[in-house]
Amino acid sequence: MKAATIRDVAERAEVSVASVSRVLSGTGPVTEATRNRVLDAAKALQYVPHSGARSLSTSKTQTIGVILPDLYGEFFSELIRGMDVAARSVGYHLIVSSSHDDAEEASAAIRSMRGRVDGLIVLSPHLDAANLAAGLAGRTPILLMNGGADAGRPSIVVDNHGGAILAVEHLVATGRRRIAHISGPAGNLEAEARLAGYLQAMARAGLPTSVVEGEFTQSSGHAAGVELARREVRPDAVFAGNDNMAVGAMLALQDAGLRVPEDVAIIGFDDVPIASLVRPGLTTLRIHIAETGRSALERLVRLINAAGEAVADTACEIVRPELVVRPSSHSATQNQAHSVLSDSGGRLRARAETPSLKGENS
Amino acid sequence: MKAATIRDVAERAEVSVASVSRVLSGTGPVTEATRNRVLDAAKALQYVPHSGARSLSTSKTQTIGVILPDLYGEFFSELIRGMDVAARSVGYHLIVSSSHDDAEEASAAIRSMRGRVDGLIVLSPHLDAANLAAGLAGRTPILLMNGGADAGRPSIVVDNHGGAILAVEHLVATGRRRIAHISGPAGNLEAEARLAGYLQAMARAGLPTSVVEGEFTQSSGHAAGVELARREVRPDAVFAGNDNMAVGAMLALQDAGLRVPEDVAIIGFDDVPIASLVRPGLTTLRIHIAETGRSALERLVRLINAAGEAVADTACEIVRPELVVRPSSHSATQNQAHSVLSDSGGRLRARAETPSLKGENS
DNA sequence: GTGTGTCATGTAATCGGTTACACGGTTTTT
DNA sequence: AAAAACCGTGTAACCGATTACATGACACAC
Repeated sequence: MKAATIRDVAERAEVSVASVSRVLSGTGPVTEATRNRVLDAAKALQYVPHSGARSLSTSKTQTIGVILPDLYGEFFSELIRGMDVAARSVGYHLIVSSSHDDAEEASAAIRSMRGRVDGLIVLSPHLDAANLAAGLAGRTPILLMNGGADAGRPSIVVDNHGGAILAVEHLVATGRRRIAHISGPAGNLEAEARLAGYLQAMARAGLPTSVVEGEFTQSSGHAAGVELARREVRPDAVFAGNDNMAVGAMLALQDAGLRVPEDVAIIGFDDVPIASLVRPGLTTLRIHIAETGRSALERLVRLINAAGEAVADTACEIVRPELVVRPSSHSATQNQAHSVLSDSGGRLRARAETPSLKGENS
Repeated sequence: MKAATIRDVAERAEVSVASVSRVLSGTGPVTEATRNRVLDAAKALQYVPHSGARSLSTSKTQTIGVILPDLYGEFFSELIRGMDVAARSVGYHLIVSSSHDDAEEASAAIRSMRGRVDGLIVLSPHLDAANLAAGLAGRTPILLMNGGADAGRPSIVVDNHGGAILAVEHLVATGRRRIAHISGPAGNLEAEARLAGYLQAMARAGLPTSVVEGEFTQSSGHAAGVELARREVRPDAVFAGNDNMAVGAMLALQDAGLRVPEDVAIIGFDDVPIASLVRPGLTTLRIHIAETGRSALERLVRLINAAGEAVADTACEIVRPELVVRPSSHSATQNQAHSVLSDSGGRLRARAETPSLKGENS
């Protein structure tokens, strides 16, 4: 028993396929009698329209492809979540394709999306990914979120450089001097921008720099933390390239017997959900991740709807991270009077944030 | 300029569309000369095959749909990650559709998948979701992961009932008596099975029960924790229906000045990544989430490939959670001699687990 | 020289929808 | 009463690929 097609329904209802289509998609005029006959027949045959076929004739798939790099973890899942919610609300589906470390794989993934999606969101923090994507996609609208501001093409980038500067300035302002950086992997544009910001801010403050390379994973952060703890001259602050690594480093430093933030302050980047759940709560640079995902998706949909018309939207939207201070960077020993306040403040913050999570959930 | 079709390529190469198709898909015999002409033409026109059209004629989409209740939280993102990795390795794409709380929405989502996917994985922990899914999908292979063992249909379920019993027994064995349960939402099969396991184990141990209803979210766990902390007779242990709520409850109890695990032990369910990152580390019931996702996807692909043939695979695979003891349930005050050992053990465990995360990530 | 087999290639049907256009029947306009 | 407008319905082309089958060329055997 094969699934029923529109022709089966037409036959049973004794009308033409055109009428069936008109009834089912609500386009065009039909009499009440015809409508009922079609509806009955469709129900009897358990007819479900074949979206693939529909896509072919309308050249609309109501689907958006998301090309992700290999990095999993909360950042991407939050982002996807934001996109998914937005997609649902405008009647789109999401097809995700991840684990594209090299340009080769990403290229193949983008190719295979043709005819499957109405638009693409590409997150490939690699150098040539942008051009590559553009070349491959042909006329498919693309929104880039690859970390490198690419003028002339719709994109959304995070101000990683500026965020890193905020981080360093915060640490310097709270009295830290030996500030180490755990960087993301070389070749990753986001990682490089954060590193550059760190270097610039440190230079401006006249402080010596110290960089350990990580890979944006929690375990690489842990390894970096182990190394930093072993050093002769131990840093009194660590700025990690993302929250994942910051958490890994924090655990390593704590395991080594160091107190956070008394002995060493830690600051991350992204503000993923766990940042507020670890103890001490992690100071970080907040990107409203899910919100950014939502906004990206909505923009792409606008791009799709405007296809061909105004090529107006070619701007590079910049997301500016905001510093969120939590106890991991707020030394209690430096000022005993503030100690209790600080700790209590941290607790209160954690409490205050929990309800806000609910808001993001719904 | 519209994107090139196979006919454009054929025209330019001065061959028929059949030959182009044969060259590009590697099926059928072609002379070297033809092959080159086609390849050149395809390159010149930047031709990329239209997967949608291909799907229509081959009736294979190389895509699998995943119907989720909600994308939020680490559980689902881990699951998706596992599925995505497996999908990639067998040449499939993943299309996700989430936030289907009621049967109505889930139904619409499943309908809209027809013609878009070769198979479906349905996670809808609601009562009638299974039948619904089966009815709607027609001939599309479906793998159910809806929490209710549905004989006669391929499915994977977690032994929630058994897991809950393990949790309670562990708490009882470590001297807890006033054990409260924070349940998941009513109507959710997983939540109900966990609750039932709790009730049964408590009854067997001759202990009084106490249940607070949550919603599987961290904030609902927090709220439940606040309520429990306010009680006249405070529980000395809390078994939360999942890790999300356990973490929320833990923060609430700590904010209320209670020590974990000395004053109150906490145990969760799922073993999501953050469970090992909060302090104290959360005792929980481990489901190898990503692994389960991988296995689910692989099984569905087998089902797809065997479609029509042997209807052999109709079994209900059961995943048995395993108890992972971390410091949140291991009271240090009860036995001072074990205190140091316990704490140190927790630390060591945390350290030992970090590298294992890397394995799961890659 | 005819018959037969092999092989590359082309023609056209097909997948399951949508939709432009044609058509015949009412109703309205003048 | 004829013309115009309108409306519901059906026919068939189309979206962009795959592929069964037909065709024609060529080689080899007899």
